Amino acid sequence: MATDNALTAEQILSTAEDVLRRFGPAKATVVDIARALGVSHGSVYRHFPSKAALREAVTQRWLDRAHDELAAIAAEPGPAAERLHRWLATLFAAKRQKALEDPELFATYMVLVGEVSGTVEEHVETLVAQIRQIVEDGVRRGEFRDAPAGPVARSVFLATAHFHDPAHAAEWSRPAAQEDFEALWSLLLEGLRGR
Amino acid sequence: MATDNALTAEQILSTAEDVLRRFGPAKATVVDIARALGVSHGSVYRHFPSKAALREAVTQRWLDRAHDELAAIAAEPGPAAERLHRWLATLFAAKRQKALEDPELFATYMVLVGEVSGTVEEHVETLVAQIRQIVEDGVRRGEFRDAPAGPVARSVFLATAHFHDPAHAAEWSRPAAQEDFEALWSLLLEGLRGR
DNA sequence: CGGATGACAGATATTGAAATCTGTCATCCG
DNA sequence: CGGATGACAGATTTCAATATCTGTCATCCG
Repeated sequence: MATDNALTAEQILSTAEDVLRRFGPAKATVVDIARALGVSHGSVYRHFPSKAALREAVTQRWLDRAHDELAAIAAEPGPAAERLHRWLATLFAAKRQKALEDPELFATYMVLVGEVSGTVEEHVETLVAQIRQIVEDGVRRGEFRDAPAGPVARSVFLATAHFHDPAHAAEWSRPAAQEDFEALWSLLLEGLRGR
Repeated sequence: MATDNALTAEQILSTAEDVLRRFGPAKATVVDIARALGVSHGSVYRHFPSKAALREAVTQRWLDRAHDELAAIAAEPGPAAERLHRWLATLFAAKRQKALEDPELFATYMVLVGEVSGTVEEHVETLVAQIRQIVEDGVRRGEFRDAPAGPVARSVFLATAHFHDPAHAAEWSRPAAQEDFEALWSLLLEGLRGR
């Protein structure tokens, strides 16, 4: 059937990711992506209304993939303190690994992320909701003091920005980064527990 | 006496600041600064070994000026919790005001600050030392639990990066920024007090 | 003699013409 | 008929020639 060779949005996204990885955000063109797919660039525009929309979709996909491991941790049973610590450490480790193992690709995504503030805000909300879930578990279990979980979750996210916001990526390779993270975690944990 | 018209480093710095404000970091040249001073650009090089050094000195001066109000708060007597809150709020307010009232000048300083990581690190150390001073007072007064003041101070600084690091300046104009700050402060205060 | 000058070489930035890219659409193909 | 194509116009980027800037230094001036 003809649909065997049908061009799908998914194929385009996957190839776009390859091309971005290879050429970088400044050089990757729609024509490059179409060439890599063996189609004309007009066909790409059948699936995405603009280059910007395509780049946004690539970013979305990337963020989605990066965050599903975290959702699993948030949904686990068990002590909230340990879970929140692991959740934050996993987030930090994932970001740091991406930033250090392939700095060019990471820079590519930093550029893309800078272009789509709306998409990023959604993802921040998703992440904060996961923290909130763990915090609420903690309160229910009596591990944490009873405080409004929404603002507390947001505060935890903001307080740890140094360890997950790409703007601070340059600091992640410092040897003391892990120590700094643990010290901050101790302070936050005390704050969550309260008196 | 001849020294009435003597060209001083201070005059150059002050004029350099004007020229940077007027032309922006990309366009301000040494020749522009010399012209504004009414001297040849060679004379500027008698006081600063390079354009980079001159820009660094301007940045240093700017950071110094921005931070002396904070040193006063750190040195005050009185309750540590209130003092630390005021110190952080003052830092946030000063940054936010600069960012909002004159975005171009702020962008200029963001560029300069990005050029001189060493200078910035020194200033971060100065600021952390001020936090540490307040934290130590708090422990001495029995307001805060007894924890290593160095790491705690650094944690407080990192945790509040969202409200003082220029990388987050775009978020400072959000109406919820003040709320976010107070929520984070509550969490940190609980963490400092401990059980 | 201490300090300012401006000509100069090499590095960096600007500019505008040419090349390429984005996004559209009339046309074609299975 | 649904989907792919590639020619096209206007926007954007590249590139090389040109202009400007940085940093040095022999010279000058009070």
